[in-house]
Amino acid sequence: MDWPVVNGSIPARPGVFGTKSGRCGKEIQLSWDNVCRTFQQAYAPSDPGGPSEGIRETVAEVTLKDVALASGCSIATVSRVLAGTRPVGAETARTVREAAERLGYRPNQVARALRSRSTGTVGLVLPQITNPFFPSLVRELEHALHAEGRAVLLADCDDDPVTEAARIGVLLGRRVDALLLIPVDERRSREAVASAAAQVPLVLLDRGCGPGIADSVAVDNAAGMALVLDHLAATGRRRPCFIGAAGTASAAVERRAAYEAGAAALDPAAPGRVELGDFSVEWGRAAVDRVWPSRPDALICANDLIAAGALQRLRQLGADVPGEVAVTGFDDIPLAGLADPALTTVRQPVGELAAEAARLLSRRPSPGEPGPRRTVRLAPQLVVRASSAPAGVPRVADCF
Amino acid sequence: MDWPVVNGSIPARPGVFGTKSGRCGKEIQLSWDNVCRTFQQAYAPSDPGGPSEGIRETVAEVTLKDVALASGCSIATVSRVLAGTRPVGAETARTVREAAERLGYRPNQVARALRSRSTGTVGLVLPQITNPFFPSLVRELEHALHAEGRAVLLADCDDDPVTEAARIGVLLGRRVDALLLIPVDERRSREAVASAAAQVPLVLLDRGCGPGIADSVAVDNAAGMALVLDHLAATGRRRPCFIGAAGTASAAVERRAAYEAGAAALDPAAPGRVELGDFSVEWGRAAVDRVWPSRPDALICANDLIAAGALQRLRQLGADVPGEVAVTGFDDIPLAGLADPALTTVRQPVGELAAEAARLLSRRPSPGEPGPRRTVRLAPQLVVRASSAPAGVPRVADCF
DNA sequence: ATGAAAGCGCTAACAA
DNA sequence: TTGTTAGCGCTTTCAT
Repeated sequence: MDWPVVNGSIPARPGVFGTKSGRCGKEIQLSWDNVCRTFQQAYAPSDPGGPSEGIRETVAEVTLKDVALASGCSIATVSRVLAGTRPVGAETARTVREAAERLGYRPNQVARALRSRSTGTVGLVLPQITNPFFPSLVRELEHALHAEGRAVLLADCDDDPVTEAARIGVLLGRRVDALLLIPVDERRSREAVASAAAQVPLVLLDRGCGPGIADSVAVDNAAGMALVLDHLAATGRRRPCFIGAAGTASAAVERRAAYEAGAAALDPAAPGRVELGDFSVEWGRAAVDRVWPSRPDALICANDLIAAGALQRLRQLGADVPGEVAVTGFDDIPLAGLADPALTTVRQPVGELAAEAARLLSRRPSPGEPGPRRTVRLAPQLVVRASSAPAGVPRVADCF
Repeated sequence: MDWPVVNGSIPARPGVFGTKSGRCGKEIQLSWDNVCRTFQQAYAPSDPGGPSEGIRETVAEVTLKDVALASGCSIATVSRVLAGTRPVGAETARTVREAAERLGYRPNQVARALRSRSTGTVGLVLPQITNPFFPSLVRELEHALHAEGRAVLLADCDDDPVTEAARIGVLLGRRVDALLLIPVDERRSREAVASAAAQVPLVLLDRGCGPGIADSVAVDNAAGMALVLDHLAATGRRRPCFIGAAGTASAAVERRAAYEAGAAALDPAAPGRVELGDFSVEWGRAAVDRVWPSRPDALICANDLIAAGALQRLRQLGADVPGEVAVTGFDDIPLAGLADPALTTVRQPVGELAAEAARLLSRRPSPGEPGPRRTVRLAPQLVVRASSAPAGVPRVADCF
């Protein structure tokens, strides 16, 4: 028998099976139940003329019921075998798995989510994926989460707190199990973040959002700055200047504070030499115009973009980097290794940040009883490249 | 009345309402039904001692049923009002919307998806988010899709076809309505892509994957190359050399073919001057070592990364760009504007690519009857920067 | 225009 | 260990 003959009405012959080549091209056994569903779906909703050719190409989704029918046991048992939730007889398990394999069964995660009240989905909300620091972080997060069977719903906020709040709402409506969030703004994100944190486990990444709002994972900015200062001191720099970012963002505040705290070791006047703008290449260029006349021997930039701008402008001004002045960045974005001279910078432990964030998510099962907020700070690493080589040492081409 | 007194058993008093301040801090009316669910959830599953303090902080999810109870009409009516699927009395509609608002109702997208067989979710599968061309594309896609109420499930394949196939499987299990896919490899991705395309609408982006597999959207590589060649010809370059990528990827093949077809206009021998490696900075550096001895006056690189490497090596060799030799890229990644000299390149119409991809997705409702595959090619734009300025013209600093 | 009722595919009580 | 029975929250016939 090849295919049951049906003419406009759905036959009811339980137990009878049709044979058909499925989507993988291999012959599979269909439960009569599935045959009927295929039939119905081929009709619905706008196909009044009877089953189209399509019916012969399409098989209705294979469900637990099909597997149960095919393996001769109950739906519940099949569920238990496939979801591995409860002990099941070895023989039964084998039969079930075999049937599932043969039919090409794929659990419907939507149904599973509805019933179990867990989507296995994490929302990832970030200010702007085009910020060059984020892609590597996103990559690590994606891998960490997929490794534990969770999928990632991505939301890009366009650097706008209003959009951010809206995206958070959308993700909550889709019932993400948890949120991973890089807040757009220390203050203006707070309300939406706090409200979300009350509903699902939420971990703040990279940037803070006020105290006590949610768990957070970030690099130890102070330690990073200390690495830079130590390095510059060791290579004989004595007139450093900090080019940072204004505002309340944690990276901006902490890096500046660490500079001010540590720079006195190089020069008593150093902590006062601070210029604040934003985290952009343009600001890096502009800042050089402001500080270069006073001939600092090191420009400590709050991130790599600022440093890239600074390098660019210094070259235009004919300054010798690192001969006359060293330049350092923060983050170690891909651009850093490509700049000329290659940029000395502080590498964020992106993989560990992601792993730690994933770990925090799993360990916060009860939103009703939040417990104390946890803050994790991870140690960064100094990457020394040509832009801070001691004066007089020949420059080494750095690899990407 | 403040809160029903309950002592270890669930009371059943339909129609009675509790009052409570919800998660937004505002006072909301709770249906008795919701009160009971809150109670049950506070117990379950591992809370034998009775309702914890948590019960006073948490409100069970507000459902259609609550809204129906509160507005005095049936669940079906509420659904129709809120989903806007069918005409509903103006007065009823108002009452319902008001109740929904008051209770802070948020439709459960999971339940909706299960019932309506549409998750409103699109899978975005890409080779590596860290490839600097992708973030801006991802950004545009995210915005285009969110604008039509769809959410994005992100999958990063680590440039591995096996991972790619696995990710596609995961997304299909999560019942994405459609897939947006940048294939890892022209050939090795084909099987998984074809199989996926048979199950859901699928649009290939940026790269092809063999003919007839799926709809696709990409930049017109030939047109882009033509723009470059015209520009170089117009600025007097006569000894161009192409630095491209080997392999079957569409970008590699098409850009090279376009060069070979168009370069003869500059120099009859030009089409033969082709070096092939991969799309990396390292290859750009290496390629310069191979071609520089023959003193070309233009290096036409197949993408910006190659061009960045070429610029770097040329500077190390002391070559004058653009005086002695012009360098061009392709894609216009952020790095291009930051290179020194800033890189002349071909900008991909990222926003339009995203819009077009989203459009194709919506217009493919029946996977049963695929119809002919559609291929969309979008026109790129030449961005002239310092790296190809005519020899002798003073260099202009380019902004980021 | 509205309501009652039947599921979507699955998991989780509760029995047996 | 296994089966039976209820739903998860929603949309969608089918009546009214």
